[in-house]
Parts: sequence; C-alpha cells; structure tokens
Amino acid sequence: MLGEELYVRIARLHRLIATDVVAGPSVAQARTLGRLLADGPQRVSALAAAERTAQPSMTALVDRMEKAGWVTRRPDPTDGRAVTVTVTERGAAEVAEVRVASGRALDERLARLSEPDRTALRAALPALDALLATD
Amino acid sequence: MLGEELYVRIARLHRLIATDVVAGPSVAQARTLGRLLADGPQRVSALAAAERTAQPSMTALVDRMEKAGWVTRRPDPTDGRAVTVTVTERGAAEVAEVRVASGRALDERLARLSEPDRTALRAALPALDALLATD
DNA sequence: ACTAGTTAGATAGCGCAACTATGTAGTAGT
DNA sequence: ACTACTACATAGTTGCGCTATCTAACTAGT
Repeated sequence: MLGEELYVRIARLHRLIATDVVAGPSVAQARTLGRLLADGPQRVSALAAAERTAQPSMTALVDRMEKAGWVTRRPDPTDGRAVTVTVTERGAAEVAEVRVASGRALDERLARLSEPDRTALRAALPALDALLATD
Repeated sequence: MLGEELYVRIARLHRLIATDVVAGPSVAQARTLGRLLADGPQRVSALAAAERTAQPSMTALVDRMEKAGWVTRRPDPTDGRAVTVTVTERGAAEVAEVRVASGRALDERLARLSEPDRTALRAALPALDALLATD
C-alpha cells in the first residue's frame, strides 16, 4: 500500500529536516508562523484547529513565540474572550530566514540527486498539497 | 527553491501522520523498530547513529520500548560495554500493526486524491529514498 | 603489566511540543 | 437574570530531543 510506504519516509524526512534546523523557530513554530503569514492574524483556537493541535498546545506555542518576540497577542475588540495572534516584523523576518536556511540545507541534499529524482519530487508537490487538504 | 517547498510540506505531513496514530508505538518508536527489523539487532550507539539522534536520546527511547515489551537489551558477548537491542515477537507484531493502521489512515486520505496525484506520489518514492540516503 | 586514553552506555537535568482535565472570564439565549 | 456555551489560560503528565558528565570496559603505548 502506498500509505505505508509514505508513512515511513515522511517520518524519516521529518527527522532529517528537524536535525538540519540550527537556530530560530522550531519546526512547529515555523509551521505556525507560516500559517499566520499566509492567512493573516488569527485567534488561538483558529490556529489550533488549523494546525491540528489541542487549544492548550497552541496557547503554549504562542507563549514561546511571544516570548521570542515573533508574535503579539492582542485582545479582540469584538469579543472580550478572544485573543488575536499577529506576527511581528521580527517574526516575519525570522521565518523567512529559517525557511531559506532549512530550504538550503535540503537543497544541498537535493543537489546530490539525479535530475529525474528532482523532477519527480517537483511533480509530487501538488499531490502533497492535495493530501494535506484532505480534512 | 525546491527545498523550501518540500520543507513546509514534510513538516505538515508529519503532523498529519502523527495525529492519525491512535495507539501502540509512537512515530519515533516505529521508526526505530522498523530499523531494527530491517537491519537486525544492533547496539544502542549504532541505532542512535542510524536514527540521527544523540546516544542518550536513543537510550531513553530504548528504555520506553523495553518497558513496553517491544525490545530487549542483551549484553554483547564480545564487548562488555556494549548492549544489543533486539525486537521481541510482541514488538514485531506491534510495529506491523501500527504500520498497517497508519498506512490505512494515510490510504484513506490518498483514496480521496486523483489518480494522477497518486501516481505522482508513487513516482516520487525512489527520489525520497535517495534524499534519505544523502548522509 | 600498568598507566593513559578512548569508547559504550547510563544518568541527570534541561527545553519543546503534545495531551487531558479543569478553571475563569466573557458572550448569548431564554 | 440565569443558564449554557465559548475562548483562552493553567496545571500536570508524557514523549522526544539535547548537552554534560559518570562509570565500566576495552585498547594502546611504554
């Protein structure tokens, strides 16, 4: 089955990219910052749902990113319970940097592959997106 | 750059498969059990190197798997310092089960994709392996 | 053979990321 | 106004990673 084949490879690849991260936001933080940059400021609960985590997990994640100065919490003017998480300029710069750095680490590995292999990976990107969209 | 594109998707996919895991070995444990099944009993340090973790991390991972009854530690007869980690029958059964289960969860998602998307993913498997082999 | 250095693994102690259960406000419905 | 629900925070646990350090055992050099 394809699922079984993919499962192991994704697990190992994740380990690979997590190891290559040197500084700045962790993988989970980069994931969340990326989401915030793509979709704009959001509530904690909306972020948690988007990232498929429990709400307390997201609260903690936002805590750490706020402490690092990458996001800010702002009270929602229309709802006193809600909090809006926004990426700061420093956060945006940081995520751009870590993306380039992690991308470069991966690119160095990709450079050692054959051209057909790289083509196959490039061709699989839309399929990966479709897979991620299955909710 | 391709690396940047892949980076984010792998991170999200990992989150996806980790969320789908219901019981049994975690992703890290399944990864290590799979390695042990593929390459046979190994020392802790060999496992750590293969899984790209620090040796104390692997000691802890083996601790948890040993407690769960999935592996055993045995003294190496030729080297008094070394320990050989072996998968138990229960461990082998468990990893087969979790692979099928996780594979199935992914397969359910894959079933919702288009045939060309599935073909593209299947075609990318060798490239993923090549990427994993870049050490 | 003895000492010095190296290697294998375990331990201690840390941080991050996830979870469940629960608490505390604020909002909304009747 | 009371009740129910919702949004977030807090407490406490677990898993997985790390570095620094310890002990025991092996290896080499004299």
